[in-house]
Amino acid sequence: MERTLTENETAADAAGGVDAPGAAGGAGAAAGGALYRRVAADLREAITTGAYGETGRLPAEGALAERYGVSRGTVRQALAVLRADGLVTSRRGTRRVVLGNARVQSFSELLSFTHWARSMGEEPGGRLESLVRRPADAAEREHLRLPPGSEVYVTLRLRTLSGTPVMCERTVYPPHVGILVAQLPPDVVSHTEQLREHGILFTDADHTIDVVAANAEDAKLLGCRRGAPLLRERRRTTDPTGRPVEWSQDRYLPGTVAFSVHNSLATSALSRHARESD
Amino acid sequence: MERTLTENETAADAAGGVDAPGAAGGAGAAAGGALYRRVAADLREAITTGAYGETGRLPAEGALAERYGVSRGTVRQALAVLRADGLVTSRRGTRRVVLGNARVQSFSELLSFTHWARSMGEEPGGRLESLVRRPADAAEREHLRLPPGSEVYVTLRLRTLSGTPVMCERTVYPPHVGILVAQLPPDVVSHTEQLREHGILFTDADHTIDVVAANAEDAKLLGCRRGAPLLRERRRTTDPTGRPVEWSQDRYLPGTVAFSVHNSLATSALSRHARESD
DNA sequence: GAGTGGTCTAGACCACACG
DNA sequence: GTGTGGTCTAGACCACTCT
Repeated sequence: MERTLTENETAADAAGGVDAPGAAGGAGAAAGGALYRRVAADLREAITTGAYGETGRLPAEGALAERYGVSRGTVRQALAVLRADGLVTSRRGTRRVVLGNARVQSFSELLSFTHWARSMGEEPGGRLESLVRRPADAAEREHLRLPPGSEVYVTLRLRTLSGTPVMCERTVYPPHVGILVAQLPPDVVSHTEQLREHGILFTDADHTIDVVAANAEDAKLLGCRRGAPLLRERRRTTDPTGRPVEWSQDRYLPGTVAFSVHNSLATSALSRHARESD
Repeated sequence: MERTLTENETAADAAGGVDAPGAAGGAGAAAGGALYRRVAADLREAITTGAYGETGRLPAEGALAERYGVSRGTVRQALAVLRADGLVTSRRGTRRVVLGNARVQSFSELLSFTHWARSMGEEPGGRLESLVRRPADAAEREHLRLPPGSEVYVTLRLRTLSGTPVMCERTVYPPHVGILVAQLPPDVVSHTEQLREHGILFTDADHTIDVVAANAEDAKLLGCRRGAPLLRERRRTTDPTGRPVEWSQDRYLPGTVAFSVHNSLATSALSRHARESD
């Protein structure tokens, strides 16, 4: 039973018509990107739609390979994606089992407050409180891998959802990014989007999550008391080259957000630390 | 230039002598597990030791394949592990680049307070405050995938590091696990370890991290004021079958822990949510 | 013993980065 | 243009689960 992958889709999950792998061997990709991504997208939809039940078993790899008209290796590549997302299990000897309806966010929704807000149907807002250029301190040089004597651009922004303040964001940019940020109009909603259009790409990020007490500035901006608890997310983002492009610290009012992570024996991107490594 | 993988190692990172893939084709594994894991472990050490510099480039896949006497596919499998850990980049057209010294924790260190404490050289402590068996409420049945009318076992434990209280842990177990927990001596340090010896395996986990205010019970146990902020981690863990084995809620005193996550365009296990999904 | 996923090999072509 | 990683194929054997 051959199955044709459906057309269309937003972006990374795109799918293009597939009839046969064409002249074999080749990339096979035509419209929607890699073949395995289209297979993964199709399976993801089938799973979240409940086609295999809440805790059902998937067809065998061989069966899927035949259904989609691809090799077993390609099917495995597709399934690896779903497994990393925590959607299915995988163990030797038995069919894969549906784990849950993991709602995974795209990378850009994670990095961009604006994308995130819009994906929830909320109206994102932002006000630039300050932007300064100054010499980087030791910690900043460390995080951004800058040589001694480097300067950085530092922004402070208040972020709102539908008008309500929820987070304040302090971001340190290396010179080659900061110079672009400094040229943006002060009322730009999404810095991330603008930077992307200027060729600054975000591909990897390290996040650290903990609790801190609001300082005087936080309190003033967010409208809470000094010393009130805030959920803090610190993040270092790098471009495809591995060069740091951002070192940011976000402080959320309690009750406005929660962070979710999935991991498994095979894939563990999460860790727990004792003290502040600042 | 052929390179022999070094012997031994703790467990999952183990390495065994390799001369040639033996009769080819086969699993090739003899002592330390899969071939690609041994290659990954060797490369991991080389990288964290600084053999390629802080931001250096790795040899090409083909070169590594020759060095280790394996196929390119196996090398790629090894590199995929390192990439998921955030240790190296990977983009078409150029060599991989060292990203950072990501200190990744093993899965068990993440799930077990005891393992975690010991890996830091601290002395873990635990006191069982209560253990009750009662009918599961709707939320608990949902998380543990239990049918109506099921019972659950609920534990409350205070956790200490070197004698200092840092966290209180409320765990809900499904019947088949709870019945084992109930039989453990009240002074057992690690429930996780004991359960593993009884054949209960942990392979997948979903974590949600946010901030909550201490209730009366938290305050009494942790020695803080009522309403004081706590870092909360909720976690649903499943076994290889996909069956939930634990639904836990840990509340940490501020300043005692931080959680770190790595993600990338290719691998995103992290997400950010608006409200409590409880 | 049959079925299924895990691992490994060998070869191929393509897309992209960089000189 | 050359080198590099990304994708795909085809075939093989092994380890494990389950009946």
